[in-house]
Amino acid sequence: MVKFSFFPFDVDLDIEDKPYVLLFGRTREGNKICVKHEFYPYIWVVLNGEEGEVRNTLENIDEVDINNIEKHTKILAGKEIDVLKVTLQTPNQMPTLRNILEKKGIILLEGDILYTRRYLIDNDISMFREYIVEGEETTPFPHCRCVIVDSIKKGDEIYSDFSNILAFDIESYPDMKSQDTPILMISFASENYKKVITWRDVEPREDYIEIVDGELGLLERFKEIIHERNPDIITGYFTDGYDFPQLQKRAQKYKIKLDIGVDNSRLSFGRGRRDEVNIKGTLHLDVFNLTKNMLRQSLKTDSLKLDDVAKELLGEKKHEVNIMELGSAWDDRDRKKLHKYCEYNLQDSLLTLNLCLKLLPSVIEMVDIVGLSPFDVSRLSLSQMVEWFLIKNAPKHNNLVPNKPTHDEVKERYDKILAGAFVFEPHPGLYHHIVLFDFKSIYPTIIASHNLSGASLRCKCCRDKHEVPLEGDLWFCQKKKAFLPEMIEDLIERRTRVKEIMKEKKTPLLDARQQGLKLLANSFYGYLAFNPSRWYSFEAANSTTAFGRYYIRLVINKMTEEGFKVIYSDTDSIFTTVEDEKEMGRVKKIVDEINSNLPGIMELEFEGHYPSGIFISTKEGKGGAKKRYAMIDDEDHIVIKGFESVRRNTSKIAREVQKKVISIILKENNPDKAFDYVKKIITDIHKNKLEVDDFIIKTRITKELGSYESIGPHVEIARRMEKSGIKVEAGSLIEYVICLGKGKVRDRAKIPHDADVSEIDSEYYINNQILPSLGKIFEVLGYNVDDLVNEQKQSKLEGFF
DNA sequence: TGCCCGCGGGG
DNA sequence: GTGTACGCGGGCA
Repeated sequence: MVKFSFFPFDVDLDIEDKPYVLLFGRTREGNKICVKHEFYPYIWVVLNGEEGEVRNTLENIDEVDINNIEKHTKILAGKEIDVLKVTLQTPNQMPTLRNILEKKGIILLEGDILYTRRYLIDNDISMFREYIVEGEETTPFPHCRCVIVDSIKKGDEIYSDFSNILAFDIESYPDMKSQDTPILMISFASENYKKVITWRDVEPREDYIEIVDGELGLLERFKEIIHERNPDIITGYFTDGYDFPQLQKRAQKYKIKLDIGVDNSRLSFGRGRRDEVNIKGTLHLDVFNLTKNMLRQSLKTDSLKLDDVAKELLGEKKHEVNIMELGSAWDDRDRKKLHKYCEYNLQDSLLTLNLCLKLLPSVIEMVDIVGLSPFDVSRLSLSQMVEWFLIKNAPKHNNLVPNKPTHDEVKERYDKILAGAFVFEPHPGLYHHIVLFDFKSIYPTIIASHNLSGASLRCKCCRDKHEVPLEGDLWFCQKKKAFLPEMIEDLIERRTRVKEIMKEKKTPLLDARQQGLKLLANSFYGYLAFNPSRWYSFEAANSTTAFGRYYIRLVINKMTEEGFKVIYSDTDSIFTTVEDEKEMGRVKKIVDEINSNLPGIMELEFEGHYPSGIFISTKEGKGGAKKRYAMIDDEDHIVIKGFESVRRNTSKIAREVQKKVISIILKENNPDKAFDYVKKIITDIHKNKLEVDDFIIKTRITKELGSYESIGPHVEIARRMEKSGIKVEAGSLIEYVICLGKGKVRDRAKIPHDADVSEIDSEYYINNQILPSLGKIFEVLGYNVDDLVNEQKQSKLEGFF
């Protein structure tokens, strides 16, 4: 018998004579360990008819080994029901059991909750917390000990030694035409460790640089380093989608295995379209996922490129090198240039490591709140986090988890149109001295205080108590809190308690906790209205926005009464202008007054002051208006929201013009100049003053050329390339320009190399690439967009004469 | 109009 | 491994 304390960071399963859940973690002494815990999966069977009959049916199923059948009374959708808990001998018989029972028309519940997730919830295991284990040592894995659990108890500590995190980043031979080019270098960064391995000589050859023998040597050394360091956490940026898949491809080429699991198992890739890479016994966190899922709405930047995210969160940048030129430096064996790329490569790992360290407290807290492994939590969307938070808490409230809606049910839900938030936009335009307020957590507080949920809808006890500011026969129970609103209330209360503690002592972990609690609470409305939700309720979601519109109107009216000009308002935010900065004090006072009159925990928060900003009309779309504005803050940063994010399949010229226009308007405060700039660009385009390069559009081929049902310009070009003997694989990035001529866009697409500037279809680029993002901006500023177009006709003539 | 398809993040 | 992304916009059919 051994006794020790450890911090689990990942979970897996292993079916031997018995089914085991594996908890991978680090002991207090600093060794990696695998803790094996026996666990049996189960499912709930709804008792519609005679109990004995159902038991009889179950007992006569030969295909699976049922361990136990137990009767329970539970709550589903606010009502008590009788169910049988059916426990199986092994998780891999579950699909069989489900199939058999579904065919017999028996209703099952919680049959799709994964085995390891079920274990974590039922045993109340929070990864990254301390557990004290007593058990028996058993056959170890090649790279860590194994202990079979006798007893497991929660300790007081939290995982806090971050020296075992290893970040890495690869650089491949850059080539647009192929996704399958050699990996040239790999960098690693950990506390007190940095390394770059590559297979060409560099100068100066610093200590951290190691030259290996060819790409195969690089891959072998990569594996070696992983096993040597045996990290708790491997991290990188977009490693799910790029680095690991790329490593895998290259390894296949050399017919070697990427066997970096603690049991020397290979990487496992998520099936289907979803990219996720799992390493047995090591937690793989992709910082890109973390940013996308947990941080996106709190970031100023719309772009999630490593460079942009690092700038905002760390105040650090990537090294400025042109990555496309790595290819020629490599071919030329330019040792000094290659050294620059080594430094660049290392910097990416360092940035990623620092981002990971910065975000880890949020992961640690989210894992505790939601009850899943960090691997899952980091890859889950917010609505899934809400769902798992509810699933984790359902048993504590004797609630059963509702089944996912069927495909048809989801489809039906799409037909119901939710009334959106209140949007106030009297005058789009350019404004100065903008003050922004946010209604903090307006939806969660509404859902909690008005008890909005499917289970509390139209109860028998509160008929005729119509609180909802909506037409129709709609009410929610006012006597008994339903499960979902109770959970939101719980989150809000927990956050208040954390903030109380933080007044005494502020730590990164506590701050991450209150942020996580807020994030989750704020995602409940989206969850209620999300069609595939288990706890979906059209009525509850619709009532939430109804109350929201009611409260935000209250504030707008108050501001207007006080003589301020509300220029824009959407959902939970209010933009007003002030004469000058001296008026700020008065604004804040009024906000305080509003706050003192708001019910309960509702709160209006001061978000910031912006010297100038431009607001665009948003009336087009049917599903409700969206935020579209660009503002400049006191530190001269441009904040852009809701403009089409600039994508790869936009030409360089369209990208440049949009950026430049926003900058001239906000930084130089000179719309005239911006307008003239665009006019000049349009003239230049007509006069063929630009280069073909400026017009290139890039689109990726993602499958076999023959399997396209719809032939877009990129497919057309790719087919032409094939005909002329150039092989085009899935993954190729096709470059093309749209030229003058007859027919569809695709008929007029040309390979940039074969096109002359004079052939470029100016109209296409102006109307489809440049104007869509700019037209609205100028419209709003009172410029006549037709002038841009008229000007072009003139200059076209000038071009002729 | 509906549907197919690529984008994002990486090099 | 009890499963398998997501919401949007452009262009074709």
